[in-house]
Amino acid sequence: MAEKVTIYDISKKLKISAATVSRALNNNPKISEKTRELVLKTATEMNYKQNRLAQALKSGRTNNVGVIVPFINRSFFSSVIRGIEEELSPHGYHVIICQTHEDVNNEIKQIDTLLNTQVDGIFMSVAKTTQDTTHIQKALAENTPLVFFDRKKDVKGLSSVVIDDFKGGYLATKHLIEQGCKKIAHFSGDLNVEIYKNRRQGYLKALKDNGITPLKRFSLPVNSKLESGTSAVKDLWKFDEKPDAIFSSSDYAALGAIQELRQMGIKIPEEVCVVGFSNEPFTKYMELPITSVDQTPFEMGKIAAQVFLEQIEGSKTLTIEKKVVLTPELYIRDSSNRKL
Amino acid sequence: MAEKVTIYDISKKLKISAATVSRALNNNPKISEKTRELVLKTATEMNYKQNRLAQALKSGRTNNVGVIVPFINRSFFSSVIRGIEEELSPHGYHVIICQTHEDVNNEIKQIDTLLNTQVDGIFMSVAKTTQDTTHIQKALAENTPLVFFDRKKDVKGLSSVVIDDFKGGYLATKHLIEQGCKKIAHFSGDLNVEIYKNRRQGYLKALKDNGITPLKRFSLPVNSKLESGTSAVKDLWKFDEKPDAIFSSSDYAALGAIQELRQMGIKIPEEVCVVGFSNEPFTKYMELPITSVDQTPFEMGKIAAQVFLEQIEGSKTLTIEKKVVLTPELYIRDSSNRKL
DNA sequence: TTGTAGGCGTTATCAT
DNA sequence: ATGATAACGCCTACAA
Repeated sequence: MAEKVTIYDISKKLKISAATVSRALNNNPKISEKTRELVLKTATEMNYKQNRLAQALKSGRTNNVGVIVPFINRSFFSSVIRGIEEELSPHGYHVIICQTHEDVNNEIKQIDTLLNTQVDGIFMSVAKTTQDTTHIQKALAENTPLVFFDRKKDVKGLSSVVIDDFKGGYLATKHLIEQGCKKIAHFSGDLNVEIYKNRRQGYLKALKDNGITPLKRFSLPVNSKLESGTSAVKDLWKFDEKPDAIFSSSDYAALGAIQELRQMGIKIPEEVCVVGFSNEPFTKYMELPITSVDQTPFEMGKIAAQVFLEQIEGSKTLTIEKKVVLTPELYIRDSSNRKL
Repeated sequence: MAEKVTIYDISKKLKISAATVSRALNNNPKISEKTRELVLKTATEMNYKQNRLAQALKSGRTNNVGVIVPFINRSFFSSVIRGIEEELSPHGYHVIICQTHEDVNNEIKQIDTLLNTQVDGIFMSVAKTTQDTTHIQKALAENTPLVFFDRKKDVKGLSSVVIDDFKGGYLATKHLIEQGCKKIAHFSGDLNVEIYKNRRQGYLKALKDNGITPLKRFSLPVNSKLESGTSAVKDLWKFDEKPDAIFSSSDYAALGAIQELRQMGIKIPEEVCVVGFSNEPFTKYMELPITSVDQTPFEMGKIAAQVFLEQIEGSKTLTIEKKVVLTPELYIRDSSNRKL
């Protein structure tokens, strides 16, 4: 095992003090050009590597950030993380990932251990079950920047980067109306979760703006599973008055719906148009590609990272609370494209 | 901002030495039960949190591990990472992620910064372009356990967890033969990459074992893009003698092939059976679900983590070089299931 | 059982 | 411009 070489080793070899070596290494102006170059040269010669731990202990900055998500292997989250990583890594930050499994208790633990490990910042998408925010306020109390993305909570002093879910819902619904659909059903997620509530609001507004009275029966909750989409369709089609379109807050439920509709011999998009949400990778690969609302996760991650950087580099005294809202993008595909 | 409370604060309050506090906190046996409890109690009262940085500086262990992958938002990699995280987080480790973008130069940098930041271990899937392994040996030189997963290099002293790609190729091909296919084409990836080479070997062996002479023309390289699958099909179908099956080393190329075959009016699986590799999420969602070889990424991550833990906890002197080979699983779906 | 003291590697302050 | 020293917070011989 190669022995670690410290600034003391360099200082001994050069017969100068460790302080001088440190200065040379840190581009401190108070040092002669000659010694600086000498130090730098011998440092590389001796294969010196700065001990970031010691540095961190001294400075209180680790150059690590934490990202807390429900599950890291969801397409959306892993793309956000990628965005964060690619924006931050040039600045020398490392990204630590944590999963909550949609459980607040884990969320609490993760925040605790991240703060404990002295991360310079935290990015998070809250768990669906999260209501209370005292654990989140801890970050604030310790002066650690925390940036929400996608699923946020309103906590004074904390920034967030989200998409305009209302607009997403609006766009999707408006598109369906433009395809000639008049009886548009909506699969909403858990309405206690802000994003799902907003998507639904957008849906309702689009209907209203176009003089369509929403049928209560046409709005029903699903989870992000195929089966919940198929059963929702079964429920809807029990009645005489059938929908001529479905706007689903979940791509998975949308796919389940499509499978069930086909099963029933219903033509898509001729008889029923379907639009999903999230632009999951599979939507574009289907034989009948599914129209979906893209949440620009990669962008979202990059921007969240930028917000963090501003916060870090900006004057510490002034607490910045930045709320970024990205515009979602509708990808129109065959499941709803009647090519009028 | 809440002031950090240290063991000194506790020691002052309790009028005992910091050393005693430290011992109490660390379950050191050399301490009376009374003082231990007292310390523990006041510690929580004062909301004491161990400074892991100081601890790390002292002990040389950070409780961080690094994971290096080409891209973290690939379904396969993010699932492996999830496995690693879930296995390691109960042991108090944090997972730092790094991306190489399939570029060796990034790989070199990442290993450097990870070692520099004193991670306790490194997990990695090498970039496709990686040939030389000197940067990897650095980890060995610094005595930092490094575990390869999926894409490995043969470096003495380093462990790896991979799937049996040969077997994967064999299974897929054998299955096609069992479906009655005799003229089986193969889409291979870059044959300089071990895993693709092995899959192809498995394919060839299965043919041989069943008395089928492989046609050289039937084996052609693709990348992991849809288009490369469609163009490969175009190339194959230029000749009079058409394949009756395709085993693709990439699910994406398999999908491209399927799209092209359908375009040409060829029935799947009746006329041509198709099998992919990786079990990408979309394969099971298709209207014509695609048969594919699953690489058990989640398992792979968990086991890689276990190998690391053994290494860390095992006696330091004995270098363990563990090679784990997981068995891939064939998911038979409609694209190749003739339901004989 | 408890306390003292030194050190992990770095940087910042104060002298020189 | 450079050197000595203390400090970041913790742990661990060694001493008591």
